[in-house]
Amino acid sequence: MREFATFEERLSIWTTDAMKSVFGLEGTDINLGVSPTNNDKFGDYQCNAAMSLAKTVGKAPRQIAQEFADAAVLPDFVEKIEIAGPGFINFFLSNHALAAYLQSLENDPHLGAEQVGQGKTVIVDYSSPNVAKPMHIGHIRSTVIGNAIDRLYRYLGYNVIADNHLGDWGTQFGLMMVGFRNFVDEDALKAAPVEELERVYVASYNMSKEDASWREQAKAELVKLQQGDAENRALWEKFIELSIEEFNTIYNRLGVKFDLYRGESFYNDRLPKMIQSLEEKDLAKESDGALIVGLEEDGMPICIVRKSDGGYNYATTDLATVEARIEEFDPERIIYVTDERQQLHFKQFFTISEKLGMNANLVHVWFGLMRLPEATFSTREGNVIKLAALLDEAEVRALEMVKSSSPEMPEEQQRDLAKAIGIGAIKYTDLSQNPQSLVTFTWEKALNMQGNSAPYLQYAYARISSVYDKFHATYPEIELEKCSINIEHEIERRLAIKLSRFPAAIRAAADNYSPNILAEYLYDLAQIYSSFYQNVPFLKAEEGVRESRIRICQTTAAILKQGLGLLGIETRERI
RNA sequence: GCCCUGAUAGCUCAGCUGGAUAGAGCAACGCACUUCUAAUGCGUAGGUCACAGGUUCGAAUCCUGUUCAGGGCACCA
Repeated sequence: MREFATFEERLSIWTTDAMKSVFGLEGTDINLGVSPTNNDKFGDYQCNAAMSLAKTVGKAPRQIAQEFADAAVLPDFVEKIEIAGPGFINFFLSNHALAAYLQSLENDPHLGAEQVGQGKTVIVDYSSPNVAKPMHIGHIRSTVIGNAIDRLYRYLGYNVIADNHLGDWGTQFGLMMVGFRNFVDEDALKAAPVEELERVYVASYNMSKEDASWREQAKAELVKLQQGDAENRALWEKFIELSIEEFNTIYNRLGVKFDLYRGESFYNDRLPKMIQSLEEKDLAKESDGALIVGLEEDGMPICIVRKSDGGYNYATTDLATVEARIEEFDPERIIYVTDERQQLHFKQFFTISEKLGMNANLVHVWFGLMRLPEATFSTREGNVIKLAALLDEAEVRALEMVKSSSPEMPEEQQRDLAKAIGIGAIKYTDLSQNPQSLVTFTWEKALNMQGNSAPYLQYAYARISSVYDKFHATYPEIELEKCSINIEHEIERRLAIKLSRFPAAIRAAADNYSPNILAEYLYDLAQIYSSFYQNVPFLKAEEGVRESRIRICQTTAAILKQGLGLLGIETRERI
């Protein structure tokens, strides 16, 4: 077993083996492992197998539990076991083993998280905004959730390729071309490029609704672009360049980095070949002039892969993208992070890619749409909130808070801190709820800085840093590494148990693509720590106890910092 | 019409592959700063887990039906 295996892992292996040997079980699919208890009066971990085994073994659950307890030789890290209720077997870890585990974590750069991703490549496809449209608050979920998944997988040792699959191709570019040539305001374009591009697009779109010749023109320009006309090509490249530049300022503020910016257009050359493969495998057929893939037997509606005008759809692009990614990167998994509206699309193209025999493990991580309290927001309604405006507002509010609580801090530091807090607050709001739940946007919630929020966690971290520095200033001669950790106080123990569960939280968050599991873990941890902080002395504790507690503080700080970092939230030593 | 989601405290939300008394935050009320950072802590109050059945030793969790809400379903992505 690896050096830093968690108690849950070790105990589960042990109970599984012990159950099998005591009751002579072979290949059963009943879970014989343990899970964390939800109440510490029931110990630290519980095994529920006795109830599940009643029928198989042919004995009463209590009796099974008792026989197990009598026969088993406990592992050294278990202090005692108890049988309770209908047949729960409760395990109490020894304080000594807990302390030893905490000490061992300090030597592990991954704080106990197993490097399960070694040698595996994962592509995470997220954010993916459309060119020539400003990012609004609806884009924050894909960006922030996708980025957390990206960071989590990297932490677990995966070779992660973060790919921003920009919407840089499609029929809208015909309208963009004509609109741009007729309506663009060069000054406005300099001041706010993407906003101006959007204005141009909307104006052109409106013209097209009334004017048939306008539509014809747009279509002609689109065809020219697709055929590689130099002038249109240059203009199109300009749209992309301006857009990426502006997206990057947002990504920089959010601390989001991509390895690739490959838009849909990157795969254009592969589309005819993809259609050919579909036809060769007899998957596609003509229908009303379009080429479709029938998915009736899979319980899904048909999927159009080539329009009757000869153009391709995004299903085709996505298939070609998978093919290209497999060829170039041979990924173990490709994770797509998009909103819930695309569920059917992904199911369809995942199914088709399987039928094509593409060897890829494709995962669609979807999240609930963001809406406003009064209605779903949309460009047409004119009720969009720009992402940049949200970030600005968060930093302004955070700065007010910093100025009032730390007036003596140099202004530059106040600003830096306000950024970390404001951006952290916004990210945490999104990351702390289940991605799949519907999200109603309110300023109040997005910028929440009290209670269950990023600033609460950042505050807890800063308090620890402060304590730690004071300790060193007061006792410069003491070498903490040489002092042992001893767990005595009840709340110390609660904290230690929580700290030991960090690897499980990381794994659960990554396996379920749910950063909120990690967020909740960190919040619980910070709550326990805050209670610890308020209720027991450490700098003022007697020698020995003092050093032990400072070391526990150190580990707590390391986990808070690392955990928040995995959510893309920064910490500061002073708040 | 068909398909996919969801419904948990006044409000916003957790609740992992079924486990013991369903948890937080906000709002409300009370207490604690000459003290290691009060962006905090401690406490009180707040629930028919939408509704009705079913499976199970055990259901907020799984299954079926109903109601309500959101989304999707042929040339947008």
